[in-house]
Amino acid sequence: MEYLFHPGQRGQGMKKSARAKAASNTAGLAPPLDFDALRQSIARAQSALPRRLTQAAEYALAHPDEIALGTAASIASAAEVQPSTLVRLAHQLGFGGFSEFQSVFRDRLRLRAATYDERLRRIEQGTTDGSYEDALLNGFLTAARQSIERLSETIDVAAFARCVGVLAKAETIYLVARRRAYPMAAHMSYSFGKLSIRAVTLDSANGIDQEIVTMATAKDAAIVCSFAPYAPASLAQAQSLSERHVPLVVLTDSALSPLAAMATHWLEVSESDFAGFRSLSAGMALATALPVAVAERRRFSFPAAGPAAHGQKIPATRGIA
Amino acid sequence: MEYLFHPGQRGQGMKKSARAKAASNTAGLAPPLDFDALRQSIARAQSALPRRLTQAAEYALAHPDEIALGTAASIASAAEVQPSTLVRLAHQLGFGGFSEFQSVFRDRLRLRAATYDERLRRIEQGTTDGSYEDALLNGFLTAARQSIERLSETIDVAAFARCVGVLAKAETIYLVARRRAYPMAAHMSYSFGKLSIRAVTLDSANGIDQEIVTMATAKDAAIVCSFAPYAPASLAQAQSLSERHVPLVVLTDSALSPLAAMATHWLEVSESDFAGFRSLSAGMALATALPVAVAERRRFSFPAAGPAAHGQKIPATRGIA
DNA sequence: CCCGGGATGAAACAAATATTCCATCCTTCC
DNA sequence: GGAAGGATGGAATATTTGTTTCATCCCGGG
Repeated sequence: MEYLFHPGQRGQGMKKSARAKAASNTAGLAPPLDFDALRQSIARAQSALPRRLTQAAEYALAHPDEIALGTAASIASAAEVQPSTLVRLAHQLGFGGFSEFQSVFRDRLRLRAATYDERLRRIEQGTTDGSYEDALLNGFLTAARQSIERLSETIDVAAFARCVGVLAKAETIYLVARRRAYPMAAHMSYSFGKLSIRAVTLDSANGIDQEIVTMATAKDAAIVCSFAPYAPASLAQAQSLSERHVPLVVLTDSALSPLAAMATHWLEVSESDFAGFRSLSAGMALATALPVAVAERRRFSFPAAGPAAHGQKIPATRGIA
Repeated sequence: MEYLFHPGQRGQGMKKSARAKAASNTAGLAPPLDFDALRQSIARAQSALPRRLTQAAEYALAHPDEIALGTAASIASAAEVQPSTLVRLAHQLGFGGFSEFQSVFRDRLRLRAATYDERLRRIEQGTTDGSYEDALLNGFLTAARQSIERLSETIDVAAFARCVGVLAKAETIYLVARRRAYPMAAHMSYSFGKLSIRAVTLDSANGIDQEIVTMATAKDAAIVCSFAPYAPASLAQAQSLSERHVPLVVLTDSALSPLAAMATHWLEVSESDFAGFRSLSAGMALATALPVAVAERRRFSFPAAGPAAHGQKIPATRGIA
């Protein structure tokens, strides 16, 4: 799980000086918990606020990212006030100090970078006061959501298109995946079959995989799925295929993967985890898209001329299963 | 003008200590200027990097937001390394210190937050003005998102808990799934194995499945995953198991499923589709959660008394793979 | 088996940063 | 117009945070 540790966060034991001051704020009330509450709080206090405090508050609302990432000194300079003014503003709004005030802006940045309905979810999620199973389920669903979200933000469409191009030209597609990644290969194998695309999964229990590998040529291609800790068997087969000049399309979890180095093209799929168990949802989404994309590419661009610009948005390849 | 002052930024006069160290990095080269360059830089250095440095680098690529917003100490703690290791990593990559390294992540966060609204709009509209592959990818990612969303809205936590209860009591868990649902069984099989829970997948190619079914008793349990059009083999096996009074936990797509009728307990997983191809992301999320939940239930509630309310939110069962 | 040499962890140290204090300035009410 | 109260700026101080140092550990070569 992530976001466990928020430095400068409210809720950690207040330091003595902060505690002393917290009681002395004008409102004498609890500080706003999120950005929206803070905005309202400022609007309400607005009229009763001294000149410089108003100036600082206006700057804060106008440049929230600066507050989140800057230091008291840098912000003060940009807002043309003194650092002490920022501290006073924080106290005035009910915070124990500037750092607490700042953490609201940092949380906001975090949540913005994440997504939207995820934010709602995360806020709601703090209140899964129900059963143990409830917490587990929510944890894994959140991990799945985050994974999908991250994939759609980080996926390099051009790289995906290149992978599709490589696979569309292949005579036979070899599928390599073990252990945790295996379901991805299983699903692609099924989809390729449905789409009448020749694909072979290297998962035989009879140890003949190595012999099958030696039948692959540069005219074929392979899809290798592997995540840390990378299954030795997958690495070895990828190595063999690479040495035989078989184009390699790799789906792996980071640029640090040993597979990224030997790949012709590779895609990053980094899954979130809950309680140490990683999601597979993003990988499965990719494993669903890839075969369809290959089938479409073959329909339109192969064996005819290059990457013709065809207007359709919906694949003609129609539903299976 | 804004963003004039970036604390800890490169480009401001280097402090003496930083200058001294900057020359001593292994590469002796200029530090990466943006996140992508940094990622590549890490990938390149990867093989020559010591163990802890690799560990820190992996954490950095996996949790970029944490690096941006955290402190050296908080990050070190989360990545399970020493703060000094982070400084060493920064030096190794050509930065003058941790702060310079961190500023790359902060800049990235700034940019991300800036373009966030635009991207979100694009995703929601589905107006991917780019290539055909872009449209496909977005379609499948949207389908995955919707599936997860729907599952988290409609899932009946009590029913899930009952399923977990049934499976926790089973001596052996039989896994039944074919075709499109097969990856779910494959994944659960893997997880159960990792968790030392006895599970048997009925997917043998040698036609002995039926004989295995006859070995199941009422003390065991089965998980059947099947979606329309329901694979005949799965239906038949579910029927056999049901007749032998083996408790049946069914994961299927609607109340109309023939499997819902014969199930002891069943869960609804209805996936969205794109271009007729249904997602599997929600099902995989459920398939990830189920084995962990069973393992946890066994740890706490079994063979002791019933569904005791235990307070823990985080499973003691720790990460696999 | 012993001996370097690099890697690692822990803690001391240095720099940066937030916070507080106080003298001064403005404002406003008598 | 003068005094009192709060607001302000600037500098001193306290705290946090990043960095360096050094003793120890681990691994590979002789």
